[in-house]
Amino acid sequence: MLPSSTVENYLKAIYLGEGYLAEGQRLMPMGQLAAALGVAPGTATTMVKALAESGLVEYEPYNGVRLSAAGEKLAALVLRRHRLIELFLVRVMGLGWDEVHDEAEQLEHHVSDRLIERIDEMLGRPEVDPHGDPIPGADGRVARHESDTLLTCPLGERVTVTRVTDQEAPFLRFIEQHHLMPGESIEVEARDEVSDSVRLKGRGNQRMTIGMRAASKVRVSASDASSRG
Amino acid sequence: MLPSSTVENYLKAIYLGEGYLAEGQRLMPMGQLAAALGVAPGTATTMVKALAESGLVEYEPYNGVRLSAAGEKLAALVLRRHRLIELFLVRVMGLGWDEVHDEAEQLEHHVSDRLIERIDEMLGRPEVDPHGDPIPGADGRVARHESDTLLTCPLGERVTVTRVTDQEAPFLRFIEQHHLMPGESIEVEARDEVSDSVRLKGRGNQRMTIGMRAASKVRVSASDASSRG
DNA sequence: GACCAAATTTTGAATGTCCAAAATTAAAGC
DNA sequence: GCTTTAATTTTGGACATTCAAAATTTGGTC
Ligand SMILES: [Mn+2]
Ligand SMILES: [Mn+2]
Ligand SMILES: [Mn+2]
Ligand SMILES: [Mn+2]
Repeated sequence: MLPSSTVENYLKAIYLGEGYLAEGQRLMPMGQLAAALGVAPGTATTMVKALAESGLVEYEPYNGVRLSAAGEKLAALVLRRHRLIELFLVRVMGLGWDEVHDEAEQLEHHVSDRLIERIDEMLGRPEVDPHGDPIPGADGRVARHESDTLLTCPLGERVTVTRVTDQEAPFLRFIEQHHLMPGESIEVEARDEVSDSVRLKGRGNQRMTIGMRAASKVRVSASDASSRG
Repeated sequence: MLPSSTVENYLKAIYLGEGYLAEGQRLMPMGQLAAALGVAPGTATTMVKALAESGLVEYEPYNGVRLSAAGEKLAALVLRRHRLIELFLVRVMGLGWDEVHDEAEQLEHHVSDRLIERIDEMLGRPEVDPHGDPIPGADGRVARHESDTLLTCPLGERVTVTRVTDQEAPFLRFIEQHHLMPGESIEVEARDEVSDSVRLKGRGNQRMTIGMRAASKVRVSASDASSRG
């Protein structure tokens, strides 16, 4: 029995449920899962019990849910399809990076392995999608490397945007318009808790100030002198 | 309520149910519909009653089913997506014409209008798919022109293959290997009822003999002297 | 230790899709 | 006109997914 779209969406939501890093101890609360999927809490409970039956998750009543090894692999493969499709839509089909997420959300469940392999090949085995999110390999493995956000990176140093962790179209358009897309080199000049804002020096030393909530969604890494001029 | 994949498949099956040409009188028998969709007869009956409820088909118990105007338009749009996707997979993704049907069978239900428009544009508003099947317009209209098959075309005259009306991969591979794909110029030398076979002169005047059943699946039109050298 | 609020689970029910097997109808032959 | 047969519909039930509302559990708070 191959998994339905619904099952794939549940697994993906659990996989993406916050950090979920190293230690396999963290449980995703049912309420958070239900919210992520836009279903009633009771629906999530019923579904998760079924997923536990089929060995895709471990479920601790009143506590939360966690992916099993099998579930994690499946989730990673769905994510792989999602991100390859996004990149394909941007690079080959010429769609905007702000309009590919919804399309990929559907297609991720319906493209064959054959076609995904072809897409992967055509794109040159890419490692990240248009938003900088890493693309899991065909084996389900992901290269997770730590990175700062605009809230945590050092002040006064050039950094390179690596990832934008919010798929909302208006936010993505904002990022694009202000030249904060992955690959751009920028610098955090100052942060101010009181005004809840971060001041940036962007492309062409253009100054801009954004809120901390927005700043937390832009990930960066130290601008290695060797990369870019 | 946008139609489910199931509904779209039912409408498409009825649309494709044999000739279905001009006069809107023909009804598709329920048994044939059930067989086309691979479901039990009772399932088709139940479903068709629901489709009649929503005004997509007209249903005459014990007699059969026919598309309403609304149903026909919807079916044509599904077919449009199907055929554009097939052509896209062949031309852009480099898949074989024998392996795109199944993929399109899924994707036809899940690509957005936006993406289909982009595909149509990228392909230069094509009129036929890789098998020579006409692609309905965005308004649902199809250019239906009459054509012969290898069983009905004149003997001893050059004709051009326009269409292959069987999606089975082995058959398509046979056609490809024998250079009988759409665009090829060939000639029917003889037909023999007793041996149930048709003798052809193909590319490079290569002779071959195929069965009448197979011959009926290859459509041709008179080789206009102006087309091809 | 009783009590409250929030999170979670349970219950009862709906929808869409499907099947197998029984019942019915239509068509054809005699 | 009856009978046989093939096609079709009905019946009863399954499964996946969903919801709203009621019941329960949990983690604090006094
Ligand atoms: Mn999805
Ligand atoms: Mn992405
Ligand atoms: Mn289909
Ligand atoms: Mn085709």
